[in-house]
Amino acid sequence: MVPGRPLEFDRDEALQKAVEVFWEKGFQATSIDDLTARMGIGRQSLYNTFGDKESLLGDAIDAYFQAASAPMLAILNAPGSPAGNLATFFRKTVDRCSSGDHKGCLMVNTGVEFAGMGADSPILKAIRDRFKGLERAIRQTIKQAIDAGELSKSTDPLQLATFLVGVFQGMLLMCKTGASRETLERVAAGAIASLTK
Amino acid sequence: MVPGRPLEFDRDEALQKAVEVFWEKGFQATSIDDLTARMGIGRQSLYNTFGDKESLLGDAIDAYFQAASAPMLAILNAPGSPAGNLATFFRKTVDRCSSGDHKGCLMVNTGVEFAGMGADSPILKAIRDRFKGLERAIRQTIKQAIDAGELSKSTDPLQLATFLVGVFQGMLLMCKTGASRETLERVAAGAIASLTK
DNA sequence: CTTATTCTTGACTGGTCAGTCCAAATATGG
DNA sequence: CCATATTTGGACTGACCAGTCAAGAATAAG
Repeated sequence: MVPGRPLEFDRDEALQKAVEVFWEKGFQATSIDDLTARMGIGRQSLYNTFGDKESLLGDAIDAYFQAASAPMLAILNAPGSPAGNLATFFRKTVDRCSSGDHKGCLMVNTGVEFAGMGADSPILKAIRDRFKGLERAIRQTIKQAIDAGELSKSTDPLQLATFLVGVFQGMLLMCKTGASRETLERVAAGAIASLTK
Repeated sequence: MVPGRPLEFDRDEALQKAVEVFWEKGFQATSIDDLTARMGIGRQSLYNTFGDKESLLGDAIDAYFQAASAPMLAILNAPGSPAGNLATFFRKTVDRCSSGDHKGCLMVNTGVEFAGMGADSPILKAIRDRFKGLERAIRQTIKQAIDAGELSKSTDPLQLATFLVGVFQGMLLMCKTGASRETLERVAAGAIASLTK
């Protein structure tokens, strides 16, 4: 083992706190002091362990995505009715948006913030790639639904998948800006209705 | 007439420039110097005429909304097929998002930015009210479509209107984060498809 | 115990930013 | 031409902020 003083904090725990702060306040509005306060570590420890602010955001998005996407992908790939799984996906989204404090989605929030900055940052690219991945997963589930006879054979999987991702992102946006559960339920109902033909 | 030195610039022209800057860069990322540079006025003139930065943003959102909403509402209220008008609304949204530089929607962008700040700011409330107004207009058009026999009598106008506003906001968000025209067309196609039953 | 390595603490730096102050400039009305 | 009212330009202020530095503390290996 390499000598040297050991870290006095748990890296993953601290990162989780960083996720919360960025998620609530956004990247620009979050200061290093905000972060160190909530993470319970010193300034230099932050820079040693996570690099600069943007690099920490990258790690935070990684951690956020892993935690947030796993259960959603599990829903899509659950046994049983693929179309039913898609409906469950949207009902679960309503639940996630309603419970809690209207933080929306870290990736959506960050995407808006970084889209303004001229160059296409790695952060923005990572966010886009991840929503592309979600689109792929949804498209796969749609194909299964077609094969199972739950959706018309004339359904265009790519078109429908892109549409559903659009509705999904719309819901996350409305959550962030303060939509009520009833509002989100109505949006989800529209998405689910598009799965019944 | 009240004496005193007259303004050396056109208030509305300057405000229009401010709209552009806020729209591209977001509120926090825009400095007063960014604004004065693009507006072509001095610092003190800005504070005299528009108040502080947040007050200027309020005026900018007013101007943006008036300019952006008028043609969209005109589409909804056009003579002819109400359902066709709703479809045109979404096709027009694709056009607006594709042409141009992926600035998204000033109100969506600002909404995300301000949602993070603890207190419900007047800015956020104004944005929500305006999307509520759009929802009302869409609901009205849906009712006309039902009366005209273009939509099933069992259609729930409020549910469908809220859903369509959700898709609309989703499109504006995706525009900001760099979606291609093809992507937006697929999302719009899904919205339009929900109008044919 | 000594040395090498890493972490922690707190002070510091250079820069940026929103908003203010004030003196000079430009208009109107009498 | 004078008094009044408003705008303009530029300097200024106080605060904040991201990132760095250096000195000391904690650990493991030899």
